[in-house]
Amino acid sequence: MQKSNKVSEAVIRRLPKYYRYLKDMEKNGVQRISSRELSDKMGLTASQIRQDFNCFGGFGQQGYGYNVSELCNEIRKILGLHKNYNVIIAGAGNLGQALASYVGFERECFTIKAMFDVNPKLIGLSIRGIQILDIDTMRDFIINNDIHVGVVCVPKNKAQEVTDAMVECGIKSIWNFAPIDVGTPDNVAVENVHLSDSLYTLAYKMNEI
Amino acid sequence: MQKSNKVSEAVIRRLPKYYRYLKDMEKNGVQRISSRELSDKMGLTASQIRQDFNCFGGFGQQGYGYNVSELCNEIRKILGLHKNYNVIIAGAGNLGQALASYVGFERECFTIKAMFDVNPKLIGLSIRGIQILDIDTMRDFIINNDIHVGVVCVPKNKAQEVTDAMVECGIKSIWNFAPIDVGTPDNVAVENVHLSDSLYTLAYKMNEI
DNA sequence: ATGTAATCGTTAAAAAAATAACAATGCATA
DNA sequence: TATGCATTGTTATTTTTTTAACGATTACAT
Repeated sequence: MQKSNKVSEAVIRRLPKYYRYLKDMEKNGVQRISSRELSDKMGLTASQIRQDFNCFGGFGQQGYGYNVSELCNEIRKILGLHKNYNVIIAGAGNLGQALASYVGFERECFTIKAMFDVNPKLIGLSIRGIQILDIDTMRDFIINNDIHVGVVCVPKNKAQEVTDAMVECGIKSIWNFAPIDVGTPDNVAVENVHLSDSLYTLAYKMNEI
Repeated sequence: MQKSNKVSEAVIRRLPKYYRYLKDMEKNGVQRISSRELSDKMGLTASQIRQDFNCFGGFGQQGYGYNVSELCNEIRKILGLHKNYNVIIAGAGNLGQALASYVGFERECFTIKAMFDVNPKLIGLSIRGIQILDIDTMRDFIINNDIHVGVVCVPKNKAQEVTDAMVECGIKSIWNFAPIDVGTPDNVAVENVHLSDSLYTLAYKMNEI
Protein backbone atom coordinates (compact mmCIF):
# COMPACT_ATOMS: atom_id res chain seq x y z
CA MET A 1 0.00 0.00 0.00
CA GLN A 2 3.14 2.14 0.03
CA LYS A 3 2.56 5.31 -1.98
CA SER A 4 5.28 5.70 -4.55
CA ASN A 5 4.77 9.47 -4.86
CA LYS A 6 7.75 11.41 -3.59
CA VAL A 7 7.30 12.22 0.08
CA SER A 8 7.74 15.89 0.81
CA GLU A 9 10.66 17.25 2.81
CA ALA A 10 8.20 18.68 5.36
CA VAL A 11 6.86 15.22 6.16
CA ILE A 12 10.30 13.67 6.36
CA ARG A 13 11.41 16.32 8.84
CA ARG A 14 8.51 15.35 11.09
CA LEU A 15 9.20 11.62 11.06
CA PRO A 16 11.98 11.71 13.68
CA LYS A 17 9.68 13.64 15.96
CA TYR A 18 6.94 11.05 15.63
CA TYR A 19 9.52 8.38 16.28
CA ARG A 20 10.71 10.15 19.41
CA TYR A 21 7.23 10.43 20.88
CA LEU A 22 6.17 6.92 19.92
CA LYS A 23 9.31 5.33 21.32
CA ASP A 24 8.70 7.13 24.56
CA MET A 25 5.07 6.01 24.73
CA GLU A 26 6.03 2.45 23.91
CA LYS A 27 8.55 2.50 26.75
CA ASN A 28 5.84 3.72 29.08
CA GLY A 29 3.56 0.86 28.13
CA VAL A 30 1.06 2.83 26.03
CA GLN A 31 -0.48 0.36 23.60
CA ARG A 32 -2.79 2.41 21.44
CA ILE A 33 -3.20 6.03 20.47
CA SER A 34 -5.50 8.06 18.27
CA SER A 35 -4.37 10.81 15.95
CA ARG A 36 -6.28 13.17 18.21
CA GLU A 37 -4.40 12.21 21.37
CA LEU A 38 -1.09 12.27 19.55
CA SER A 39 -1.85 15.72 18.17
CA ASP A 40 -2.46 16.99 21.70
CA LYS A 41 0.84 15.62 22.91
CA MET A 42 2.89 16.82 19.97
CA GLY A 43 1.30 20.15 19.21
CA LEU A 44 0.26 19.23 15.66
CA THR A 45 -3.20 18.78 14.19
CA ALA A 46 -4.78 15.34 14.07
CA SER A 47 -5.43 15.87 10.39
CA GLN A 48 -1.78 16.46 9.63
CA ILE A 49 -0.77 13.37 11.54
CA ARG A 50 -3.18 11.19 9.59
CA GLN A 51 -2.01 12.68 6.31
CA ASP A 52 1.63 12.20 7.22
CA PHE A 53 1.18 8.54 8.09
CA ASN A 54 -0.82 7.96 4.96
CA CYS A 55 2.11 8.97 2.79
CA PHE A 56 3.48 5.56 3.66
CA GLY A 57 0.34 3.48 3.91
CA GLY A 58 -2.47 2.88 6.37
CA PHE A 59 -1.03 2.00 9.74
CA GLY A 60 -4.20 2.64 11.71
CA GLN A 61 -7.55 1.11 12.15
CA GLN A 62 -10.86 2.96 11.99
CA GLY A 63 -12.63 3.23 15.28
CA TYR A 64 -9.52 2.13 17.14
CA GLY A 65 -6.52 4.32 16.35
CA TYR A 66 -2.92 3.25 15.97
CA ASN A 67 -1.07 0.48 17.70
CA VAL A 68 1.86 2.29 19.25
CA SER A 69 4.57 -0.32 18.89
CA GLU A 70 3.47 -1.29 15.40
CA LEU A 71 3.47 2.34 14.29
CA CYS A 72 6.79 2.92 15.98
CA ASN A 73 8.27 -0.01 14.11
CA GLU A 74 6.92 1.19 10.80
CA ILE A 75 8.45 4.61 11.26
CA ARG A 76 11.72 3.04 12.33
CA LYS A 77 11.75 1.15 9.06
CA ILE A 78 10.78 4.16 7.00
CA LEU A 79 13.66 6.11 8.53
CA GLY A 80 15.96 3.17 7.89
CA LEU A 81 16.79 2.69 11.56
CA HIS A 82 16.32 -1.07 11.42
CA LYS A 83 19.63 -1.33 9.62
CA ASN A 84 23.11 -0.86 11.08
CA TYR A 85 25.44 1.92 10.10
CA ASN A 86 29.16 2.26 10.64
CA VAL A 87 30.22 5.77 11.50
CA ILE A 88 33.49 7.69 11.72
CA ILE A 89 34.04 11.12 13.17
CA ALA A 90 36.58 13.50 11.63
CA GLY A 91 37.77 15.98 14.22
CA ALA A 92 38.18 14.86 17.83
CA GLY A 93 37.77 18.28 19.42
CA ASN A 94 35.13 19.03 22.01
CA LEU A 95 32.16 18.54 19.78
CA GLY A 96 33.55 15.41 18.13
CA GLN A 97 34.15 13.94 21.57
CA ALA A 98 30.72 14.96 22.78
CA LEU A 99 29.10 13.16 19.86
CA ALA A 100 31.30 10.13 20.41
CA SER A 101 30.22 9.98 24.06
CA TYR A 102 26.56 10.30 23.32
CA VAL A 103 25.25 6.88 24.22
CA GLY A 104 21.92 7.51 22.52
CA PHE A 105 23.34 6.90 19.07
CA GLU A 106 24.83 3.55 19.96
CA ARG A 107 21.54 2.46 21.44
CA GLU A 108 20.06 3.01 18.01
CA CYS A 109 21.70 1.63 14.96
CA PHE A 110 24.83 3.74 14.63
CA THR A 111 28.20 2.31 15.58
CA ILE A 112 31.09 4.72 15.81
CA LYS A 113 34.13 2.86 14.52
CA ALA A 114 36.85 5.50 14.97
CA MET A 115 37.67 9.17 15.28
CA PHE A 116 40.33 11.05 13.35
CA ASP A 117 42.36 14.15 14.12
CA VAL A 118 45.53 15.99 13.15
CA ASN A 119 46.49 16.81 16.73
CA PRO A 120 49.33 14.47 17.91
CA LYS A 121 48.21 14.97 21.50
CA LEU A 122 44.85 13.40 20.70
CA ILE A 123 46.00 10.66 18.36
CA GLY A 124 46.18 7.38 20.27
CA LEU A 125 43.65 8.32 22.93
CA SER A 126 40.30 6.59 23.33
CA ILE A 127 36.88 8.08 24.13
CA ARG A 128 34.43 5.52 25.47
CA GLY A 129 36.44 2.83 23.71
CA ILE A 130 36.57 4.71 20.43
CA GLN A 131 40.12 5.22 19.19
CA ILE A 132 41.38 8.54 17.88
CA LEU A 133 43.53 7.87 14.82
CA ASP A 134 45.72 10.01 12.58
CA ILE A 135 43.59 11.71 9.97
CA ASP A 136 46.10 10.65 7.31
CA THR A 137 44.85 7.11 7.81
CA MET A 138 41.20 8.04 7.36
CA ARG A 139 40.92 7.20 3.67
CA ASP A 140 42.25 3.67 4.11
CA PHE A 141 40.07 3.15 7.16
CA ILE A 142 36.92 4.09 5.27
CA ILE A 143 37.76 1.83 2.38
CA ASN A 144 38.58 -1.14 4.61
CA ASN A 145 35.80 -0.86 7.20
CA ASP A 146 32.57 -0.39 5.28
CA ILE A 147 31.82 3.04 6.69
CA HIS A 148 28.40 4.49 5.88
CA VAL A 149 28.31 7.81 7.70
CA GLY A 150 31.00 10.46 8.01
CA VAL A 151 30.64 13.04 10.77
CA VAL A 152 32.51 16.28 10.09
CA CYS A 153 33.66 18.13 13.22
CA VAL A 154 36.76 19.77 11.82
CA PRO A 155 37.28 23.55 11.55
CA LYS A 156 35.38 25.43 8.87
CA ASN A 157 38.32 25.77 6.50
CA LYS A 158 38.95 22.01 6.38
CA ALA A 159 35.33 20.86 6.24
CA GLN A 160 34.88 20.65 2.48
CA GLU A 161 38.26 19.01 2.02
CA VAL A 162 37.49 16.32 4.59
CA THR A 163 34.04 15.82 3.09
CA ASP A 164 35.54 15.36 -0.38
CA ALA A 165 37.94 12.75 0.96
CA MET A 166 35.08 10.86 2.58
CA VAL A 167 33.01 10.99 -0.59
CA GLU A 168 35.90 9.78 -2.72
CA CYS A 169 36.31 6.77 -0.46
CA GLY A 170 32.69 5.80 -0.92
CA ILE A 171 30.89 7.14 2.14
CA LYS A 172 27.17 7.47 1.47
CA SER A 173 26.25 10.28 3.86
CA ILE A 174 27.80 13.26 5.59
CA TRP A 175 26.69 14.75 8.91
CA ASN A 176 28.40 18.11 9.02
CA PHE A 177 28.83 20.31 12.09
CA ALA A 178 31.32 22.80 10.65
CA PRO A 179 29.70 26.23 10.27
CA ILE A 180 29.58 26.06 6.49
CA ASP A 181 27.35 24.22 4.02
CA VAL A 182 29.44 21.41 2.61
CA GLY A 183 28.50 20.09 -0.80
CA THR A 184 28.28 16.49 -1.97
CA PRO A 185 27.39 14.73 -5.22
CA ASP A 186 23.73 13.83 -5.73
CA ASN A 187 24.28 10.27 -4.61
CA VAL A 188 25.70 11.25 -1.22
CA ALA A 189 23.26 12.48 1.41
CA VAL A 190 24.23 15.43 3.55
CA GLU A 191 22.90 17.16 6.64
CA ASN A 192 24.47 20.46 7.49
CA VAL A 193 23.78 21.09 11.17
CA HIS A 194 24.17 24.72 12.12
CA LEU A 195 23.96 25.11 15.87
CA SER A 196 24.48 28.84 15.66
CA ASP A 197 21.53 29.21 13.27
CA SER A 198 19.34 27.81 15.98
CA LEU A 199 20.82 30.18 18.57
CA TYR A 200 20.28 33.17 16.28
CA THR A 201 16.69 32.16 15.70
CA LEU A 202 16.32 32.05 19.46
CA ALA A 203 17.70 35.60 19.72
CA TYR A 204 15.17 36.74 17.15
CA LYS A 205 12.27 35.11 18.99
CA MET A 206 13.41 36.46 22.34
CA ASN A 207 13.32 40.02 21.00
CA GLU A 208 10.07 39.55 19.15
CA ILE A 209 8.15 38.36 22.21
CA MET B 1 9.70 51.15 5.86
CA GLN B 2 9.59 48.15 8.20
CA LYS B 3 6.56 46.01 7.38
CA SER B 4 4.54 45.37 10.50
CA ASN B 5 2.94 42.19 9.13
CA LYS B 6 4.04 39.13 11.04
CA VAL B 7 7.09 37.62 9.40
CA SER B 8 6.63 33.94 8.67
CA GLU B 9 8.58 31.23 10.43
CA ALA B 10 9.97 30.11 7.09
CA VAL B 11 11.61 33.48 6.50
CA ILE B 12 12.99 33.68 10.03
CA ARG B 13 14.61 30.28 9.67
CA ARG B 14 16.45 31.54 6.60
CA LEU B 15 17.79 34.70 8.21
CA PRO B 16 20.70 33.03 10.03
CA LYS B 17 21.74 31.44 6.75
CA TYR B 18 21.78 34.78 4.99
CA TYR B 19 23.74 36.19 7.87
CA ARG B 20 26.28 33.38 7.64
CA TYR B 21 26.89 33.89 3.93
CA LEU B 22 26.96 37.68 4.13
CA LYS B 23 29.39 37.73 7.05
CA ASP B 24 31.67 35.46 5.09
CA MET B 25 31.51 37.64 1.99
CA GLU B 26 32.11 40.75 4.02
CA LYS B 27 35.19 39.16 5.55
CA ASN B 28 36.43 38.33 2.07
CA GLY B 29 36.07 41.93 0.96
CA VAL B 30 33.02 41.50 -1.26
CA GLN B 31 31.30 44.88 -1.37
CA ARG B 32 28.19 44.33 -3.43
CA ILE B 33 26.01 41.43 -4.47
CA SER B 34 22.86 40.90 -6.50
CA SER B 35 19.99 38.65 -5.52
CA ARG B 36 20.97 36.54 -8.51
CA GLU B 37 24.56 36.00 -7.41
CA LEU B 38 23.47 35.31 -3.86
CA SER B 39 20.91 32.80 -5.07
CA ASP B 40 23.64 30.93 -6.93
CA LYS B 41 25.85 30.77 -3.87
CA MET B 42 23.11 29.77 -1.46
CA GLY B 43 21.00 27.48 -3.58
CA LEU B 44 17.84 29.56 -3.31
CA THR B 45 15.95 31.49 -5.98
CA ALA B 46 16.68 35.17 -6.52
CA SER B 47 12.98 35.85 -6.24
CA GLN B 48 12.80 34.32 -2.80
CA ILE B 49 15.76 36.30 -1.60
CA ARG B 50 14.23 39.59 -2.73
CA GLN B 51 10.93 38.70 -1.10
CA ASP B 52 12.61 37.69 2.13
CA PHE B 53 14.56 40.93 2.41
CA ASN B 54 11.46 42.92 1.60
CA CYS B 55 9.69 41.59 4.66
CA PHE B 56 11.88 44.01 6.57
CA GLY B 57 12.22 46.87 4.11
CA GLY B 58 14.13 47.68 0.95
CA PHE B 59 17.81 47.16 1.54
CA GLY B 60 18.86 47.12 -2.10
CA GLN B 61 19.15 49.47 -5.01
CA GLN B 62 17.81 48.87 -8.48
CA GLY B 63 20.45 48.37 -11.11
CA TYR B 64 23.08 47.87 -8.42
CA GLY B 65 22.15 45.15 -5.97
CA TYR B 66 22.82 45.02 -2.25
CA ASN B 67 25.68 46.49 -0.29
CA VAL B 68 27.07 43.47 1.52
CA SER B 69 28.11 45.04 4.80
CA GLU B 70 25.00 47.19 5.01
CA LEU B 71 22.78 44.19 4.39
CA CYS B 72 24.77 42.11 6.85
CA ASN B 73 24.29 44.77 9.49
CA GLU B 74 20.58 44.99 8.88
CA ILE B 75 20.15 41.26 9.27
CA ARG B 76 22.30 41.32 12.39
CA LYS B 77 19.91 43.87 13.84
CA ILE B 78 16.81 41.98 12.75
CA LEU B 79 18.13 38.88 14.48
CA GLY B 80 18.96 40.95 17.54
CA LEU B 81 22.68 40.16 17.38
CA HIS B 82 23.69 43.77 17.95
CA LYS B 83 22.77 43.37 21.61
CA ASN B 84 24.63 41.40 24.26
CA TYR B 85 23.27 38.34 25.99
CA ASN B 86 24.39 36.67 29.17
CA VAL B 87 24.22 32.90 29.02
CA ILE B 88 24.42 30.03 31.46
CA ILE B 89 24.73 26.35 30.69
CA ALA B 90 23.01 23.76 32.86
CA GLY B 91 24.79 20.45 32.57
CA ALA B 92 28.58 20.40 32.23
CA GLY B 93 28.83 17.02 30.51
CA ASN B 94 30.45 16.54 27.15
CA LEU B 95 27.96 18.56 25.16
CA GLY B 96 27.79 21.36 27.70
CA GLN B 97 31.56 21.60 27.68
CA ALA B 98 31.67 21.50 23.90
CA LEU B 99 29.25 24.41 23.68
CA ALA B 100 31.21 26.31 26.34
CA SER B 101 34.40 25.84 24.34
CA TYR B 102 32.91 26.95 21.09
CA VAL B 103 34.62 30.28 20.51
CA GLY B 104 32.22 31.26 17.76
CA PHE B 105 29.50 32.22 20.21
CA GLU B 106 31.73 34.54 22.20
CA ARG B 107 32.82 36.26 19.03
CA GLU B 108 29.19 37.12 18.49
CA CYS B 109 27.10 38.62 21.23
CA PHE B 110 26.73 35.75 23.65
CA THR B 111 28.73 35.68 26.87
CA ILE B 112 28.71 32.46 28.84
CA LYS B 113 28.73 33.47 32.49
CA ALA B 114 28.80 30.08 34.19
CA MET B 115 28.02 26.39 33.92
CA PHE B 116 26.14 24.28 36.46
CA ASP B 117 26.21 20.60 37.31
CA VAL B 118 25.32 18.12 40.03
CA ASN B 119 28.54 16.14 39.71
CA PRO B 120 30.94 17.00 42.59
CA LYS B 121 33.88 16.01 40.39
CA LEU B 122 33.01 18.75 37.92
CA ILE B 123 31.99 21.48 40.37
CA GLY B 124 34.89 23.88 40.84
CA LEU B 125 36.53 23.18 37.48
CA SER B 126 36.80 25.77 34.72
CA ILE B 127 36.39 25.34 30.96
CA ARG B 128 38.01 28.14 28.98
CA GLY B 129 37.66 30.39 32.00
CA ILE B 130 34.04 29.47 32.59
CA GLN B 131 33.42 28.13 36.08
CA ILE B 132 31.36 25.05 36.77
CA LEU B 133 29.17 25.73 39.82
CA ASP B 134 26.82 23.63 41.92
CA ILE B 135 23.44 23.46 40.26
CA ASP B 136 21.83 24.27 43.62
CA THR B 137 23.21 27.79 43.23
CA MET B 138 21.77 28.27 39.74
CA ARG B 139 18.60 30.07 40.77
CA ASP B 140 20.43 32.71 42.76
CA PHE B 141 23.01 33.12 40.01
CA ILE B 142 20.35 33.81 37.40
CA ILE B 143 18.59 36.33 39.59
CA ASN B 144 21.79 38.18 40.46
CA ASN B 145 23.54 38.18 37.10
CA ASP B 146 20.99 39.33 34.53
CA ILE B 147 21.00 36.09 32.56
CA HIS B 148 19.11 36.13 29.26
CA VAL B 149 19.68 32.69 27.82
CA GLY B 150 19.61 29.30 29.53
CA VAL B 151 21.20 26.36 27.76
CA VAL B 152 19.87 22.98 28.83
CA CYS B 153 22.36 20.11 28.52
CA VAL B 154 21.13 17.94 31.36
CA PRO B 155 19.72 14.42 30.96
CA LYS B 156 16.26 14.03 29.47
CA ASN B 157 14.52 13.37 32.79
CA LYS B 158 15.80 16.59 34.36
CA ALA B 159 15.33 18.87 31.36
CA GLN B 160 11.84 20.19 32.09
CA GLU B 161 12.62 20.67 35.76
CA VAL B 162 15.75 22.72 35.00
CA THR B 163 13.85 24.69 32.36
CA ASP B 164 11.11 25.50 34.85
CA ALA B 165 13.66 26.74 37.36
CA MET B 166 15.23 28.98 34.75
CA VAL B 167 11.87 30.37 33.70
CA GLU B 168 10.87 31.04 37.31
CA CYS B 169 14.04 33.06 37.81
CA GLY B 170 13.24 35.28 34.85
CA ILE B 171 15.27 33.86 31.97
CA LYS B 172 13.82 34.96 28.64
CA SER B 173 14.90 32.11 26.39
CA ILE B 174 15.81 28.44 26.54
CA TRP B 175 18.16 26.62 24.20
CA ASN B 176 17.47 22.97 24.88
CA PHE B 177 19.66 20.03 23.84
CA ALA B 178 17.99 17.32 25.89
CA PRO B 179 16.17 14.82 23.64
CA ILE B 180 12.72 16.00 24.65
CA ASP B 181 10.63 19.05 23.77
CA VAL B 182 10.66 21.26 26.83
CA GLY B 183 7.76 23.67 27.26
CA THR B 184 7.85 27.30 28.33
CA PRO B 185 5.25 30.01 28.90
CA ASP B 186 4.38 32.18 25.88
CA ASN B 187 6.71 34.95 26.99
CA VAL B 188 9.78 32.71 27.08
CA ALA B 189 11.32 31.74 23.75
CA VAL B 190 12.51 28.18 23.28
CA GLU B 191 14.53 26.26 20.73
CA ASN B 192 14.53 22.52 21.08
CA VAL B 193 17.58 21.23 19.25
CA HIS B 194 17.34 17.56 18.40
CA LEU B 195 20.62 16.32 17.04
CA SER B 196 19.30 12.82 16.62
CA ASP B 197 16.41 14.07 14.49
CA SER B 198 18.95 15.36 12.04
CA LEU B 199 20.84 12.06 12.06
CA TYR B 200 17.62 10.11 11.46
CA THR B 201 16.73 12.37 8.57
CA LEU B 202 20.17 11.63 7.17
CA ALA B 203 19.50 7.90 7.46
CA TYR B 204 16.26 8.35 5.55
CA LYS B 205 17.91 10.33 2.79
CA MET B 206 20.78 7.86 2.53
CA ASN B 207 18.35 5.02 1.94
CA GLU B 208 16.18 6.98 -0.44
CA ILE B 209 19.04 7.89 -2.77
C1' DA C 1 24.18 63.77 -21.99
C1' DT C 2 22.05 59.79 -23.53
C1' DG C 3 20.99 55.06 -24.11
C1' DT C 4 21.46 50.40 -22.55
C1' DA C 5 21.79 46.81 -19.36
C1' DA C 6 21.21 45.41 -14.78
C1' DT C 7 18.56 44.71 -10.85
C1' DC C 8 15.34 45.84 -7.38
C1' DG C 9 10.55 46.06 -5.28
C1' DT C 10 6.14 44.50 -5.97
C1' DT C 11 2.28 42.29 -7.79
C1' DA C 12 0.46 38.04 -9.91
C1' DA C 13 0.48 33.08 -10.55
C1' DA C 14 1.67 28.52 -9.28
C1' DA C 15 2.87 25.05 -6.14
C1' DA C 16 3.01 23.09 -1.74
C1' DA C 17 1.40 22.45 2.79
C1' DA C 18 -1.92 22.52 6.31
C1' DT C 19 -6.52 22.13 7.73
C1' DA C 20 -11.23 20.74 7.47
C1' DA C 21 -14.88 17.70 6.14
C1' DC C 22 -16.89 13.41 5.64
C1' DA C 23 -17.93 8.70 4.20
C1' DA C 24 -16.31 4.10 5.34
C1' DT C 25 -15.05 0.94 8.66
C1' DG C 26 -14.37 -1.67 12.60
C1' DC C 27 -14.66 -1.78 17.88
C1' DA C 28 -17.32 -2.13 21.93
C1' DT C 29 -21.34 -2.84 24.29
C1' DA C 30 -25.74 -4.38 25.26
C1' DT D 1 -26.05 -10.20 16.74
C1' DA D 2 -27.25 -5.60 16.06
C1' DT D 3 -26.43 -0.68 17.04
C1' DG D 4 -24.01 3.29 18.01
C1' DC D 5 -19.69 5.51 18.59
C1' DA D 6 -14.97 6.46 17.58
C1' DT D 7 -11.57 7.07 14.41
C1' DT D 8 -9.34 6.29 10.25
C1' DG D 9 -8.26 7.18 5.17
C1' DT D 10 -9.20 10.24 1.71
C1' DT D 11 -10.95 14.02 -0.78
C1' DA D 12 -11.90 19.04 -0.78
C1' DT D 13 -10.77 23.59 0.83
C1' DT D 14 -7.97 27.02 2.67
C1' DT D 15 -3.72 28.95 3.76
C1' DT D 16 1.04 29.52 3.19
C1' DT D 17 5.07 29.50 0.56
C1' DT D 18 7.53 29.71 -3.55
C1' DT D 19 8.26 31.13 -8.12
C1' DA D 20 7.53 34.05 -12.05
C1' DA D 21 6.64 38.40 -14.30
C1' DC D 22 7.27 43.10 -15.02
C1' DG D 23 7.47 48.17 -14.39
C1' DA D 24 10.55 51.47 -12.09
C1' DT D 25 14.99 52.95 -11.10
C1' DT D 26 19.83 53.26 -11.13
C1' DA D 27 24.69 52.39 -12.66
C1' DC D 28 27.70 52.52 -16.33
C1' DA D 29 29.56 52.96 -20.95
C1' DT D 30 29.81 55.66 -24.96
